[in-house]
Amino acid sequence: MMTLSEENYLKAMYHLAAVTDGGISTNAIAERMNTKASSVTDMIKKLSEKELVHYKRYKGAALTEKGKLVAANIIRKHRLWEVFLVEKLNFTWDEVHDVAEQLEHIKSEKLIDQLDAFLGFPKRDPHGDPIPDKEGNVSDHADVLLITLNKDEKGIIVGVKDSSSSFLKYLDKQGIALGKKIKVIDKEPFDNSMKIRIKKEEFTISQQIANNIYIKK
Amino acid sequence: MMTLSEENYLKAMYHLAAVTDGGISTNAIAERMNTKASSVTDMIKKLSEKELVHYKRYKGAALTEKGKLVAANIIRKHRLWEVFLVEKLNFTWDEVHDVAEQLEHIKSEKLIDQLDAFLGFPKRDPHGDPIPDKEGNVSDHADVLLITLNKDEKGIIVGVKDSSSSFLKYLDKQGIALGKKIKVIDKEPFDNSMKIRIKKEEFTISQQIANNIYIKK
DNA sequence: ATTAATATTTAGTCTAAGCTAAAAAATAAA
DNA sequence: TTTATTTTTTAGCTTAGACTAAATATTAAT
Repeated sequence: MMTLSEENYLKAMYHLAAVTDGGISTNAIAERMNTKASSVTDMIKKLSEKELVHYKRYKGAALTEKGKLVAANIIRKHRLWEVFLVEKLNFTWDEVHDVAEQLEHIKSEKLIDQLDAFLGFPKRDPHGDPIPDKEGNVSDHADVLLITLNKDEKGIIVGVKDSSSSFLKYLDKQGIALGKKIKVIDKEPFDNSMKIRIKKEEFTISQQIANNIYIKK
Repeated sequence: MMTLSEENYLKAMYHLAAVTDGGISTNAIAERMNTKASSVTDMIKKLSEKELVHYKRYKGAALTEKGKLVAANIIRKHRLWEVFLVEKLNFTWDEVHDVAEQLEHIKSEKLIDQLDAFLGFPKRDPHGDPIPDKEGNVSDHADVLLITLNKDEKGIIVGVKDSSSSFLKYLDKQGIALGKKIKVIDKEPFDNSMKIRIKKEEFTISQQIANNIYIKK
């Protein structure tokens, strides 16, 4: 059986692996988890014993297939719970993270299977992130960041990259939500800001914003 | 903030207090929690520091008002989750305990408020146990055990005292469920078994069984 | 009222998971 | 290719929570 802490390390490594090539550095993990490199080394050794990560000292770590599967399942649970919180318990998309962070560690196969069914086998969480299946397969974003669209291109908002509370609240305020149609009216090369249209309303967003919104063309 | 272990001790003490007069003994807690008396002593000291229990060495422990409130809220969460599992996720009443045991420790006021509302503010869990309100008030069983009914008396099944999986499965098999009308056809003084009728069907149950079913007359 | 039995507490270990500070390896700079 | 810098690891401490064995209270029995 897996401890809370072990699960959190696996999850962190899974996320880091997606944006890293080669081994995942001790420091990167430490930073993501707000812990110290020495603690990371300890844990990685432990996970390595359990064959959840590959590890050679000084060479960084990588998840084994087994480790990936475990991590994907934690993320699966996290995202299913997020859907539950938003769809059934009236949470807003900026409120769900902390609670899901706790719920993801509940151990019960039946629970998660039934939850999945109860929610109608959702494919994405409230931020547009794909929900892995039980085997750990993820139908990942073939989507594109808003910032990459050119003048006059159109698309549908399908996800966010940053899901911090402040960013999500900003989006709510602007009426930017998943599923909405969006059109790029103009791009400003100087600061990479762009003027967009959603539902007849036009307004300008900064590069920061456009860089954190996924679009399906 | 309360640790997992602290919460479990408070809960155990709350349940023990209900069936004990005077202080709760170290041994009783140890037995209920499958731990050792020495560990209990340690924890009680810690809880005493936090003013969650009253404690004088060698004299047993008792929950403070604050302690009772915390414990009742954990039980509240446990029972609400049980309702959720049975009503929404198709768990049977003998399957819910272990999962609820985990879910009861999730920390989010909003979560539990919304869950309560989502379930329609249930008053009892699937075993007929009352769900405490947020202030820790419990509308406890003014109900009576089946064993106390006399020949020809009637009532409605409203709860179970033992909620072990094996007992619940037995009840399912016999068609004994909450809400059913029951009539005592006969009592055998020799072994305290009784013949009962539920929905036109008559059968005999042992003292053991009759002693673990709550009836509203 | 002693003694015997039982319950409780203390003292000292153990493990998981964190930390700091120092040592060692890898990488970058001169 | 040395030297300097950065990263990683090791060694040793800390805390929570559990344990065992020994010591001390309390309760029961004679």
